[in-house]
Amino acid sequence: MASTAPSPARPAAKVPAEPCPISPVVDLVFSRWTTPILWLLHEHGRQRFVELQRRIGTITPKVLTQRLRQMERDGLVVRTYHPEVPPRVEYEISPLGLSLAPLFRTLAEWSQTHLPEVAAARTDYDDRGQPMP
Amino acid sequence: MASTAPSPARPAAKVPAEPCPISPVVDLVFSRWTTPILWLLHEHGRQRFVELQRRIGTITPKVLTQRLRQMERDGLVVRTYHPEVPPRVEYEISPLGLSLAPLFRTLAEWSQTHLPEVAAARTDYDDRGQPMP
DNA sequence: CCGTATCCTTGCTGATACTG
DNA sequence: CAGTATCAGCAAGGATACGG
Repeated sequence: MASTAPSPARPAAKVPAEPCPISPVVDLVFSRWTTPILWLLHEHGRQRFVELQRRIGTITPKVLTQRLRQMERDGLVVRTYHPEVPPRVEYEISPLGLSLAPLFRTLAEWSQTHLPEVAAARTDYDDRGQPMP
Repeated sequence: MASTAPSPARPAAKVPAEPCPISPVVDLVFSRWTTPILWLLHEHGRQRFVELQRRIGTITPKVLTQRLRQMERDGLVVRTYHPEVPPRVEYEISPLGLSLAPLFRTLAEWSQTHLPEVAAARTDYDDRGQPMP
């Protein structure tokens, strides 16, 4: 990885060999804002830049552009430019992006099943005080 | 999330409602260093602080401590302190952390299947030049 | 409407040193 | 050994403002 092209995904912090075989996918799919964007595109279908911005609610146009560009380059979304006045640009999920659906479903299922355990573990940990010197 | 306790996982950037139902899990499982740590604990079993540090290779003790503390609080790993001289501390995956295994497997499968498409999409995008004004 | 340009702040990182 | 403390450096993210 880290070819000659402008690939600002994340420098991976120069991991030596491959301590974790899923790191590439994690950087690809779970970078900041990618899951909300993919989710919204999946829920509401093809939509415009401002719709995405408004639905996410807390993202700035700069960052949204960055993320969408990267996701377009990675083949997860498709950008369509309509040369009109005013200009119109629409984004939609690509087939490749759609292939992540089962993964997201697994994630949602785990969430449903085990997130309460996480909450319990947290209160448990907090009640127990310092973890030992 | 973001309760009263010291849980600086990520402030989630104050997302309004719930633009993406899997965001909590993403913050939990795919924060920086968590997947390498979980992977190493899964591969090599229970091990000590320095072993983890050496195997990851590029992490400082400070950050490793931060990450391990948070994962312990979230119930993903278990920390065992042996009061000896020299002191010995061992970390291992908890059952909750182990319940992530199928998720990781799904991730690895997707990686195997679709990562080449990502690479292709990237070269394609880079060859095609500017994305249109 | 769809972005880009500019600044600013945050948080990770890195190096070093120091306890128990 | 297993951390904690401190400080400097950098890059990503956020806020604001402006242009095509």
